[in-house]
Order: sequence, then C-alpha cells, then structure tokens
Amino acid sequence: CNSSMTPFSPSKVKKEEGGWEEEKYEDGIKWKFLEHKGPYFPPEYQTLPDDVKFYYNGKPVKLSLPAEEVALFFAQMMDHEYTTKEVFRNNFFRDWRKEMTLEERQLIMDLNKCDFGELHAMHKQKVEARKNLSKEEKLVNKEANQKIVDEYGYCVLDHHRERIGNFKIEPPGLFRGRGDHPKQGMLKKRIQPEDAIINCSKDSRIPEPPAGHRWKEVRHDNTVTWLASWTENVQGSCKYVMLNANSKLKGEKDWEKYEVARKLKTCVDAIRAQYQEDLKSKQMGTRQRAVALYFIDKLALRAGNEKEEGETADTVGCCSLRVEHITLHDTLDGQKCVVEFDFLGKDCIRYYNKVPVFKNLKLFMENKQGGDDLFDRLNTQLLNKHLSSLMPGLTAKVFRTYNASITLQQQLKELRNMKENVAEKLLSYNRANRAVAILCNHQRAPPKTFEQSMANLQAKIDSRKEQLDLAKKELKQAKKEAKGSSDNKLLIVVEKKKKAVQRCEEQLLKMEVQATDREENKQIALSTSKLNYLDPRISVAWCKNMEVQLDKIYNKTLRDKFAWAIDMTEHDFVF
DNA sequence: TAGAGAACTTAGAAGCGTCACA
DNA sequence: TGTGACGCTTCTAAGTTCTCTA
Repeated sequence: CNSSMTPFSPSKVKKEEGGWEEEKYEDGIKWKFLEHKGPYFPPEYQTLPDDVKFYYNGKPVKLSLPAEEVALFFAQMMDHEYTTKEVFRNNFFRDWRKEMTLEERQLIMDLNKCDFGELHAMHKQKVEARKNLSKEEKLVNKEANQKIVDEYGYCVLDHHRERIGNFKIEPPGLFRGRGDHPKQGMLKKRIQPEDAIINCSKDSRIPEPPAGHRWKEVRHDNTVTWLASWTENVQGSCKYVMLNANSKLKGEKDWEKYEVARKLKTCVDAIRAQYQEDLKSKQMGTRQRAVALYFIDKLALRAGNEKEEGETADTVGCCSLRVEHITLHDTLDGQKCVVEFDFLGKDCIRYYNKVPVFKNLKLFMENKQGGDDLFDRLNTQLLNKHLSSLMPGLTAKVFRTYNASITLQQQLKELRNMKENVAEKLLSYNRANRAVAILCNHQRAPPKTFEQSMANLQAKIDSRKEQLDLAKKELKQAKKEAKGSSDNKLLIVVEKKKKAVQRCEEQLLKMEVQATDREENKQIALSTSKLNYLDPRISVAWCKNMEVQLDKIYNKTLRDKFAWAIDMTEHDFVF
C-alpha cells in the first residue's frame, strides 16, 4: 500500500480533446490568476411602516432601528417551533437587549411581555404577496436576480470563467443550530465590507467595496481556493466564498477523492487483516484503534473529532463515542454478544444499530461511567496518523467513500436485469442507492404530506386497475366481435383496444413501482450519497450498460458537477 | 508535538419553480 | 386554468482534515 498515488488527473486523460487542457501546478498552488467582483451584500434593513407596531406590556413602543431589525428576525420565525424553546428564547433575548438603546433596555425586561403580533402578521402578508405576484412581476424579479448572478456569480480563474458557489454574504438573522444547540437563537450579525477579506490575484481588477466602505483586507494567496472570507460572530468560525461544484478546481478535487478510495480497494484486505490481528494486541491503545477502525469500516461511522463542550449540540462520531452510547447484550434477538448503538451523530441525526461484536468492548468499558470516553486511548489524529502509514492519503473518511461506492457497484451488479423496463431499472438503481444511504445513515424528516400523497397515489393505482379491467373486457368483446370476420374496421378496433390495455398496464406498473420506491424512501435521503460518496463513473457506466439515459438519475446540477466523469467514463469502468 | 485555527467537504432543511392532473 | 405535489436549488450548519505556531 505504500506507493504514492499516481499523479495523473482527468486533465491528462482528456488532454488531446481539449476538455481539461492544463497541467496541474506545483504542490499547493491552486491558481495563477483569479479575478472576481467580490461578494454580494444583502440589502440594508428598511424600517417598519408606521401602522405596524411592536407592543410591550400592551403598550406600543417605537424601537430604535437596530432593536427593531432584531425584533423582526424573531417575529419572522414565530411559526417555527424554535421560538418556543427556552434556550432559543433566552439567547435571543440576551442578544436583542444588546442591540437596544439604554432606554429600551430599561423598559423591555421580559420577553413574555413582548407582542410581535403585528410584525409577524406583516411578514406573513409579505410572503403571501410575493407568492401572488403576477407572471410579469415574477419575471421582472427573476431578471433582476439574474443580473446579480451575472455580475457577482462568476469569476475568472486562470483561463476559465467559473460559477461561484455562494457569492452572497449570509444575511443577518437568528442562529438556527441543529438539535439541542446551546447557541440557538443568538443574533447572527450583519456582515459589513469592513469584515470581509478579499482574495484575488495582484494583476486582476480588485473588486470595489460597496460605496462608502472599504474591505478588511485584500490578499493574494494562491494556495487557497476561496475568493472572500469573513468571521461569523456566533461560533467565531470562518466563512468562505468558494467556487461552484462544477468548476475545474472542485472537479479535480472530487476526482482525486474517488481515486484515493479506489486505491483503498487494492489494500483494504490487508488493512482488515491487520486490524483483526490488532484486536488481540497487548497494547490497549492498539486494541481500541482496531475496534474503532472496525466500526468505521463495517458501520461507516464518521471519525468523531473532539468537540468543545457547551459550544455545540452534543453529537459524537466513532472516536468520541462514550460508554453511554452503547449497550452490550450477551444475547439479543437470538444472537450472541450484540452491541446496541444509540447516539446522535452529525446534524443530530440518530444512529441506532445492533451488531454482533467481540469481547473487547466489555474490556474498554470496565470501571467507566456512562459519560466516559469509550476509546480513552484514541483520537482522530492518532487514528489518521496510523491510516496514512498504511496507505498514503488514507484517512477515516475514505472508508465511507470506498464502502459507499463499492456497495453501489455490487448492488447494481446483483440487481442487474436487462429485461426490465426503464422504470424497473430505475427502481433497481434507487434500491442500490438506498443500500448506500442506509449504510451511511442518511436520513430525512418524512415529508409533511407523505401519508396524504401516498394515499393519493394508491387511489390513482386503484382507479387505474379498474380502468385496466374495463379495457380488458372491452378487448375481449372486440375480439369476440371480430372473430371470423374479415371486416377491417373490427380488426382496427381490436388493435386499438389492445393498445389501450397495454398502455393501461404500463401506466399501472409505473405507478406501482413509484409507490414502492416512495414508500422505501420515506425516511431515507438518497441525494447526499449521490452527491458526495458515490463515484459518478459507476453510475455513468451503469447507464451506458443498461441503456438508461443519464438524466434519469442525474439532474442538471449533478450532470454539471460530474461533467469530468461523464466525459471520461466508458461502459467497462470498474470502481 | 499538541492545540488552535484555517480550509474544505458533507449535511439536512427550507424555499422556490415546474409540471401533471383534475 | 388553477392547484398541489415534487424535485431542484439554495442556504448555511456541522463535520473532517490540513496547516501553522508556540
């Protein structure tokens, strides 16, 4: 496993066709020329109309502009459950008071005495009005937005005009963390040009800051890919303006990611054998590392970095698992030595699973409390250091990419059936995709309208079945009438009825397949794995082999993002 | 060499536009 | 022609890994 990765790139593969003509730069250099217009700032706050009032303790209060703006942030969210949560309300109130004048602060002491009703109503009215705009008005808005995209949404990087992913500065508002986030409700402040750092090349046209403003800094760092950055006040972290996923820079990076995962394929057996061996090591640290690696490989757990307590919601990954997140069962559901996982992972998505496992875990849990680390001799740095010694470029997350892609490939192979029609082939593809999504624990909230829309679909299926019965009867009748007759008209009728039956059957099958697909997909999100984990070349090759059009599985965004794969993949591609 | 911070990827939710169907 | 469901796009939070610094 120790040979370094072959330094080839899609550029070299497609060189002669002019698709990706440039060579890569020396280590660390991302571009030689970068020009853009700077980020786009959200519009300034406009004060409330006179007839929309905020009330405190039943009395109207005219708020100062900064306090009024923040009050409106809260009012806009009042339909959301967030605003009922104590942590959210407390954080909001504390930050709101900071925006008030001394006088306001002395008056407004209790959030429960605040009445945002008119602000809330105004907001709802605005949303409604926007929805009810005429076609022409909507078109005017659309054109205005397009103008902004045309002006700010692109940059020139080396010889390419590239789309920027997020050229808009995030507007101010109330912070919405996921799950039980201790900072939910805090004020996310308005970003000014004075907060923004611009990155571009020296010889480019430097972007102009908005009138009356200046940039925090203009730098020319071609070892990074961002065009602008600022520090966000809630968590103190950096935010970046970066290129769109369809850019050359991002595409090459994506391709490299899958090449590293493919490389793992060549040495995964050895790595597995090694960690199986390490399970018996005399060194506790080595044993813990082996178990963690087993979880990462078999269960596709994330690495699990340490997190600062109280700064974010309490979520964990593999290395940060605590004793309280697992339960050991001598027997469970007829299986021996079962470990039951139950914890919140990234984005507070619950991970629940039961897996047969070995005795080591019992050992790791000895003399520990629920809140203690399961792997007290291990962290992600140690783990990744070990992994990179086994294969250059190998880190914990590569296992997710590898296992996701290899699973898709295997599933597609298993489900392959050329006799199926397109709808059935697509159901098979989605099922393969679903196996990956389940492995990676990609969940979604079931759509609010799920039950209703399933019922609607079922009703349609039922009615189509009735139609089919009727069509079959009519066909039978027509055949009867045409039997022994040489009347051309009657034969035409039979043909027509045959076609009607066939059409009905096709439509019914399509709907039934759709219902199955939708039901199986209720709580599973396929998009995340498709976008981030599945080597697109597997899907492109599958389409070619199965004679399915690529746009059946990839929308425009995906086709753009994976242009490199579409360009280079033949039907015989193997991950 | 560890810790902090920077840089970049991965993630689900919400918003929005489109299209099928009554 | 209106409406609702659905899929696509946007948004930004939340991860991982890399890199710098003391």
